[in-house]
Amino acid sequence: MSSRPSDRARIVTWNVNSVRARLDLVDRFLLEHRPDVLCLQEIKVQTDLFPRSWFEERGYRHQAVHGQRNHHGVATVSRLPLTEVSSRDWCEKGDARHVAARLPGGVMLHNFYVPAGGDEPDRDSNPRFAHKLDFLDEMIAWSRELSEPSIMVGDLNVAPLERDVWSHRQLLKVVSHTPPETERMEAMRAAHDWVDVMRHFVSADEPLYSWWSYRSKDWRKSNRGRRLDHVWVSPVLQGGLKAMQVFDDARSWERPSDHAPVIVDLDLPVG
DNA sequence: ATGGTTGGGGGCCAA
Repeated sequence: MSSRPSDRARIVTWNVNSVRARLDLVDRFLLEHRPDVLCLQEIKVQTDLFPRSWFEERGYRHQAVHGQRNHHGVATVSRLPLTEVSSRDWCEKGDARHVAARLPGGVMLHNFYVPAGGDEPDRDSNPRFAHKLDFLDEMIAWSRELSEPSIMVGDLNVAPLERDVWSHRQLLKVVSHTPPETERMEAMRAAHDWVDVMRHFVSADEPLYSWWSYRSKDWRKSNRGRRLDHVWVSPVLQGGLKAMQVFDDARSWERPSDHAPVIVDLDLPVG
């Protein structure tokens, strides 16, 4: 473990698929990688049952939690101060799918969990898919209005590029890689000129995944992955990007999440 | 074409 300058931050996004079921894995991850900020999705716990003191004991005493019973839920826990914590009700569904907080230096950090969209990629017959497309449309409009330096992370449940899935052709009609979804991702990216941080470090020619289904016997051998998790930054932050890693070892830990943590090191503006 | 697995919450649904 090496020390980093004070303006260098390590930010991680990880869909943990239930934070309470995954505390041992989170513990191991925090010890091995020492993120400054950990953005979790699918915490699957209501806000007042989030394990706040557990994270405080490990140094993550700044917390922005937006949870609900059963499903969804996001939480950002940090060793750096978080101010102006807020969340927005996307699509007026009352779902806990977003939480925002301001980092030292003034950058806003947005943590998202976009609807998965169900199985059938048809908005007329599948209300879950319609909800997903509407949610992405709201994010496009939001990105267009965004003026301040921002970091957006989370499980966006879309693999936008051809090499973000194990087979572009075979997944064109599979929810997460259909044209209505991937076109919206590109429209969203263009609306703020977002920098796709993972692809800043790994060429679009190279396969790059962050999720592997539970339903494959040997996920690493078959490697039928998808890049559903993302880190995007405002153009002004691009020069500060230092490193990125999909920590897929965590996918092989005991009782894993089906998503791997995405680790990004970057220099934040000095406040 | 199908089934494969997981977590939450209570006896299936969402992913």
